[in-house]
Amino acid sequence: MFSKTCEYGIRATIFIASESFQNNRVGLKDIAKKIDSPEAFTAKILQILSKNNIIHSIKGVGGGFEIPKETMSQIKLSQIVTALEGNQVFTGCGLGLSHCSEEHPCPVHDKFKFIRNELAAMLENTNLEELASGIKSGDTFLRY
Amino acid sequence: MFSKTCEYGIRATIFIASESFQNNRVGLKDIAKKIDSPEAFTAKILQILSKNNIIHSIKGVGGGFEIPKETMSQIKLSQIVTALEGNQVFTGCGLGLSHCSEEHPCPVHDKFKFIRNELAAMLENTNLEELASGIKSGDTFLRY
DNA sequence: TCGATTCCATGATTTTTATCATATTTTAAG
DNA sequence: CTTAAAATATGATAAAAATCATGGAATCGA
Repeated sequence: MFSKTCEYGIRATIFIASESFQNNRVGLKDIAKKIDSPEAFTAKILQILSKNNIIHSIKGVGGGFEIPKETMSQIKLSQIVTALEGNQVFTGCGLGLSHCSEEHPCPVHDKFKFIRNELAAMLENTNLEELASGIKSGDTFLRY
Repeated sequence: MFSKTCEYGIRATIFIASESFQNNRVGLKDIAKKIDSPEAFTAKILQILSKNNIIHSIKGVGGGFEIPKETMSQIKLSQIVTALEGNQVFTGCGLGLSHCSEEHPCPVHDKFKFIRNELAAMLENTNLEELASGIKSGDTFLRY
């Protein structure tokens, strides 16, 4: 469904958010360990997220990544996905046809549109706060 | 959403079906041209589909690919997807966690499950006959 | 039987994605 | 002001996906 980049990105963001909940700033090493992802690759992803103002980075000793509590409820999954893989998943044709459109639909256009809209709505309506609180309460998990 | 393999595979199958509607057997060259796909790559895909009894192949002069009219309504999109990319799309965790399950869910487990089920249902309920007839009637298109 | 046409099998190459490595910049602390 | 701990930037490598190429096997018509 999603690329590794996106999977790691979402996992990392949720982890950072769950730590920021209790005012914990977390570093790259810790993040990679906790979400079980390759460190250097994760670093690249975090940079992109940082540039897109989804997470906040602090350099230097005692630095790390965090997400201000106030913004947490306003960051949606859709923003993470868009930052990491563009909006192809929201707009692209299910069969990969570049000229597929409402007026010139592919055979599965309508059926795919429905699914895509559901997916888009889900990503749009899911914010970081609820995901992080699931982790905190122990109802959901990012690893073993 | 899907791999190129799957996109080409679905497009090719629909095209073969639409031709089989009027008892036309079609060859590799023609298929690749009509669905705008790389010929050799398409050949490999067709072989897989053939082995999975989704399409029927005939070797030799005048040979090609076809789909018996009788079976057309019974071949579902889900079969094509499963043959070409396995059932990861139906069962895999949205965040790529191998240990994600109902009892040990990832943060987006339920939300993704809903989408995946919708997708699975759509693929399960869409058969080749309806897709091919859309092409035939000129309501839908596989290319310009 | 022979030759042309077509699918089939397999492996090589290219492109994309994922991963790794190294050097740089920033910053807190002593 | 120096040092160590962090993020950042950039490029190299590895793995996977997509594409290409080549020879083989089956089938039909002459």
